Amino acid sequence: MSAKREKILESKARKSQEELMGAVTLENITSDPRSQTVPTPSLRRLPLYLRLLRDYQAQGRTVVSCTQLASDLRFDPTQVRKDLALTKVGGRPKVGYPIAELIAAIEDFLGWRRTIEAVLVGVGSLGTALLGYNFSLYGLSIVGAFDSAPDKVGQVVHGREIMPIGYLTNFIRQRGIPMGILTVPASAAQSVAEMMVAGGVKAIWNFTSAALQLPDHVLVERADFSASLAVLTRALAHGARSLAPTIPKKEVT
Amino acid sequence: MSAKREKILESKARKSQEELMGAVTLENITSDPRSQTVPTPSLRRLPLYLRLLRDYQAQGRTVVSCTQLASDLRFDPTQVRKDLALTKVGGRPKVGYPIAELIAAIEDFLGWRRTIEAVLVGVGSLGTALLGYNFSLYGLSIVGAFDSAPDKVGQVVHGREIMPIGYLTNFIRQRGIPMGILTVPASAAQSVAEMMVAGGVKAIWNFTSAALQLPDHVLVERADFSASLAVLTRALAHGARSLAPTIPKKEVT
DNA sequence: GATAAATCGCGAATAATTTCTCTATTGGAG
DNA sequence: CTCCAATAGAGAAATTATTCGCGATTTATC
Ligand SMILES: NC(=O)c1ccc[n+]([C@@H]2O[C@H](COP(=O)([O-])OP(=O)(O)OC[C@H]3O[C@@H](n4cnc5c(N)ncnc54)[C@H](O)[C@@H]3O)[C@@H](O)[C@H]2O)c1
Ligand SMILES: NC(=O)c1ccc[n+]([C@@H]2O[C@H](COP(=O)([O-])OP(=O)(O)OC[C@H]3O[C@@H](n4cnc5c(N)ncnc54)[C@H](O)[C@@H]3O)[C@@H](O)[C@H]2O)c1
Repeated sequence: MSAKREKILESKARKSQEELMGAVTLENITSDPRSQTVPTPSLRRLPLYLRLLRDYQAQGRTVVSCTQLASDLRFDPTQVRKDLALTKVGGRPKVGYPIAELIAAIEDFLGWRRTIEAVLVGVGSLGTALLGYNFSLYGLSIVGAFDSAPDKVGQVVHGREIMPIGYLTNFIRQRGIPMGILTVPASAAQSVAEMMVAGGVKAIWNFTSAALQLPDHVLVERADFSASLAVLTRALAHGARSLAPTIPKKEVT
Repeated sequence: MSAKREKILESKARKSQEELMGAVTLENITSDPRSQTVPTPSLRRLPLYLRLLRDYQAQGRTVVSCTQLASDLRFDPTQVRKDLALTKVGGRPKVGYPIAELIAAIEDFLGWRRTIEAVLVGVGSLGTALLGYNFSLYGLSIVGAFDSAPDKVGQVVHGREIMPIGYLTNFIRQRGIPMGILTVPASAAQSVAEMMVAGGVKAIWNFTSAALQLPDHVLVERADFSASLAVLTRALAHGARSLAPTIPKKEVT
């Protein structure tokens, strides 16, 4: 049976990857006993709740039920309850959850109370947009911007002077920056990512379509436009026939 | 037992939402017999394979194995095989899959062979970046840009003249545009989305953080920065202690 | 041609996630 | 004070997604 060895081979390949995969992106980095394996889908939904909760709070409300949140997000109420349970904030029957507490708990859970510093590399269209965006509500602060184009270096974009790419690694190292944001062309992504890693970043937020090859201890998160686009286009192209008529039927609002 | 009625209530809430949820975003729109319920995670991974396949092709290769793809993406080889099976393109043992065929099949599967027209509303930082991006490889073409700011209207951005928001609904209706891209401030998102729906779009690509309330027949897909950020920040904030040292240990490359 | 190595493909097993069911609280109305 | 409706919470069940195990196929090599 030559099949025996084959299994071993593919299995080995799987094993070595295991530490980076799926929900695991989080778990293997997590040794903090508080953080039980958090379901990644739940983790990704938490910012949505947070956003809504802030709205409610701005409207002067102090409590909110799962039912309300679920209805606004078109989620299942039970799912909302499960997700919120992660924060350990308890709700009261017939009333709901205390909004202020929940906001604080979610922010804490996500690490958005304490600001994380990041550098951004590639001040093109997208990089410029991100530089202009205020991430303070998301616990993020972009403290340095880098580019390789000579005409960009020295320019001030949204209050930050663009530095030459050659300074990147040292800047990260000296300041102990934990995160790099990648908005260079895909072709430059790997080499820039390696510079970031050389400087010591622990995580990379990758807006390019490149599949980065980096050491396992670096967490790479794709901010992938194409994934969500795929869901849309697939539905439009293959399901359009059954979509509702152009003039929408009246719905409950 | 008053509980009885309660169950009925929450169940009803769930039922009415069922048609919009999770993987279902796709399925309930899909009546095409070809398209069996496609696992959403797989669907979202397909663009990644496509991207790599195009690279391989540019390098002159004609076939590629799951093992190779899996290794480049740090996925499980079996998962890659399952995902590619969606395309019905068969691979040959010991050789792999024909790259050209696979590319065509994935493009077709995603609906990226035939261009879908879209309008973009909100030509700010992000909107401008998107307008400048070439989505032709993604089967998308932004054919109109709108904004409400008087000083923006009439400007030409990336070859497109910005139109006043008042023209939006008619533009969509007259041209039969199926998709709207939302890059306005969150506070304006709901009202702009309603204009899009009034014009007859079938899908909305929502870059804002707003939770849109729209009729069920409109497919809304979030292009959510905060979700992926949540994964990163949570890991950095709560798992940093166990992350590798600043100076990365040597790894296989 | 026989043999070995790589890989596909399929069905089974496992794991993760979502949804359901039931019970217990809570606040308000009569 | 009692009843009712709304809701949280916890565990079970169902669903969905991933991973495994195995046999079959193909190519290269001896
Ligand atoms: N613009 C969008 O809307 C959009 C959408 C989806 C994905 N993306 C992705 O984001 C990335 C950036 O897109 P963009 O439209 O901003 O591109 P861009 O060309 O406008 O900007 C790229 C920037 O990176 C700089 N750069 C190039 N090589 C570099 C290097 N080696 N080191 C440092 N800087 C370097 C360039 O000088 C330029 O300023 C791309 O990978 C793109 O695929 C962009
Ligand atoms: N800039 C980013 O990097 C970034 C990142 C994540 C999310 N977003 C989201 O994308 C959206 C846009 O962000 P931005 O940074 O481009 O904002 P922006 O303020 O730069 O642009 C918003 C644009 O929308 C226009 N607008 C406002 N109200 C409008 C209306 N009713 N009708 C038509 N146009 C209207 C404004 O005139 C402006 O041009 C926001 O919801 C933001 O949360 C942006």
